[in-house]
Amino acid sequence: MATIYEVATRAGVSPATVSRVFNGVNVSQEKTERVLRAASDLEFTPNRAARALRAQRSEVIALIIPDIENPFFTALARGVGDIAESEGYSVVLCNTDGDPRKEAKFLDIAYSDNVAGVIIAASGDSTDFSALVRKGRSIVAVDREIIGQNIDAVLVNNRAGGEAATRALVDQGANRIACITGPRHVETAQQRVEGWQSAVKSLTNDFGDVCTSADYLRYADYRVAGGYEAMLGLLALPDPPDAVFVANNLMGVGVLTALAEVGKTPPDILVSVFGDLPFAEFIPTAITVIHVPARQLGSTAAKMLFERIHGYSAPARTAILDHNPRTVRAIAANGS
Amino acid sequence: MATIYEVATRAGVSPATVSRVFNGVNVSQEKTERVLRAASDLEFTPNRAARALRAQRSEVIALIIPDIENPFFTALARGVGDIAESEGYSVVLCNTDGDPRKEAKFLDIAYSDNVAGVIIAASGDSTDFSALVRKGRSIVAVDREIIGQNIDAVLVNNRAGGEAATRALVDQGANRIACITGPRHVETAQQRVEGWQSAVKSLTNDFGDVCTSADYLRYADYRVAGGYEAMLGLLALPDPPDAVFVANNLMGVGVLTALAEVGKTPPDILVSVFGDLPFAEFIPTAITVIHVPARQLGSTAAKMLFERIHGYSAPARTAILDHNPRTVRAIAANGS
DNA sequence: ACACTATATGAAATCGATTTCAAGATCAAT
DNA sequence: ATTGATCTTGAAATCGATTTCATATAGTGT
Repeated sequence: MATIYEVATRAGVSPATVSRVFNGVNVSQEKTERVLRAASDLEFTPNRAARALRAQRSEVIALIIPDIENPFFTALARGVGDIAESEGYSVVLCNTDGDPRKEAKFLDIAYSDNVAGVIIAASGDSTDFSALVRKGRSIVAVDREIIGQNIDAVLVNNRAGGEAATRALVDQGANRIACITGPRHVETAQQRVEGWQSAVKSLTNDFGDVCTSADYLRYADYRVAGGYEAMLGLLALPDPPDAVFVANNLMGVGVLTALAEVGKTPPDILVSVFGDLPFAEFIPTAITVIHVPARQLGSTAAKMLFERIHGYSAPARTAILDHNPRTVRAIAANGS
Repeated sequence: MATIYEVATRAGVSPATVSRVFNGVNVSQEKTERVLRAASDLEFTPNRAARALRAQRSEVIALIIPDIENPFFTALARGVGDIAESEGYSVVLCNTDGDPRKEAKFLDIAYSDNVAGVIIAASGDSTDFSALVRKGRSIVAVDREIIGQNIDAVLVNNRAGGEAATRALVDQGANRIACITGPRHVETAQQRVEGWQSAVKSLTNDFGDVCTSADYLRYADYRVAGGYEAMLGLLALPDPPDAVFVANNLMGVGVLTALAEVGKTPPDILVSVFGDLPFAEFIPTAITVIHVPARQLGSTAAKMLFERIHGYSAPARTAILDHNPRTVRAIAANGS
């Protein structure tokens, strides 16, 4: 309620001096104290709208993600939040549902809201950041790269992860390895497929050719239902696979559900998943999981963003975080 | 980049007229068209900071929750987001970790940021909303009530849900029913306990007395680890329970994990949980789950908030949503 | 003592919208 | 033709901070 003018009057100084006190500029000891007392008496909080307007910058960063219900992105959001908090910034979380229109709308809002920076897991590659860039705003892409716009990125090594996940299946004796990946237009989906392809080609038997048949590669939607449907589709093939590499966590859930329903849980069919399964305590059988450091992805992106906000200027950098394969074993009562 | 002044110049009108066009006030057909063309030529977007400053209100609502990694709250956030989007508002998601200090900080930000309204799942009852209220901001409490401050609330019937969950255990033949609930100072935790107590008292045998012993009621933290520890504690009792009512979803995960580890999964010990288990597809055995309509909780709260924002004024209302008991059965390969 | 720099302060301009106020234009009714 | 009501419009004030600019004061070196 109280404005800087009221504080100034009460402290017997000018508004400019009050502003200086709150922004760490040279003010005499004595007036500083008077201002602080007056401010605390009046419960003064600087109006952020006014500050954002005049300073052309607010202490807010926008985090734009495609799916807030995916634990991967909430973990990422925590990583961002941790760093933002330590910098005294707040985070606006925007959920796009993977819809480029909503994404564009949020970027528009970010622009007209004078946010200090944007961290975005882009849903496509068509998004235009030039307006924000022209305004001098910092942007960091996370999880999904933005090509050709000179934008910092923090990524996981999808290709290597996909290859490691597939190789784990090979090591367990799988011959006919299918792949369920995300939407065609999402680059992470393609990169994980490349990893799978590379591992499959190295199969020493001629099953490698079988795997590369179009039937064995399924594009789905990175969601539970998509993984479920895709798995049922694979099972219905005349020559069903004996293993499947699933390119994200939610589809992993769908796949395991489908397998459980038809009674062909691992190790009847071997499964490896790119990305941590939520609440993996309940996975009834042994599968391979490629651990993705989601929270670290977020904190790294936030750190890079704040470097930019604090003035670091140099051509765009790309940080690639390592995955971390590990096997989840059954702990449930079925004793496997 | 473009301001309202540049648009005005290009269209040959005053800035006031441009503003009127964008706010649906009477402007002649002809000038409206000129303004719209100029605005689109210049890619004009109104500066939200300026608008928030002058109008003392921004098209943003703040959603304050204790744990963004809890699927209950992300579902709730979606519900809020759905409604906000249809109203053309954006949502700032604030994660407090259940820390009242962070909560106060976010409320401060909400205040000084001129947000249109706040939806909050409060972490305690000590929070002070008077400053926001004085400023005429709308507030809706969700999931957790705010007492004595005349604030709208959207709640679930915790007592009835707790009672139904416990009664389900009784119906399955349980005699010695323990309860694991949330933090003492959280009202939902207490209410669910009351439901349990009420159901337990109705036990026709004298085991009812056993249940009400202090040993059988555990206060934990509403998180996975807390449920896990509490369950191990119960199992270590000289007279361990034959059933347990768990007061939230995440602790349900912890409890089932603990049970799986010691090999006493349901129906060795019967379990009922208040709140949907995330990715329940994998729950290896039959348990009772009290379904909580989290998304609907969010959308209802948002609707009530927008009614207030649009001018509805009347004493605070409280909406109580019904739970919905259902049993989750095993679909996993263990064949139970 | 003098010139010169560094520090402290306030008055006023500024950010970009909305909104009040007053005036001009239009139109209907008498 | 006159009055009055309604609709359009622009000039200027306003929201509450930051920032520029000019001035006053203190401090330093010779």
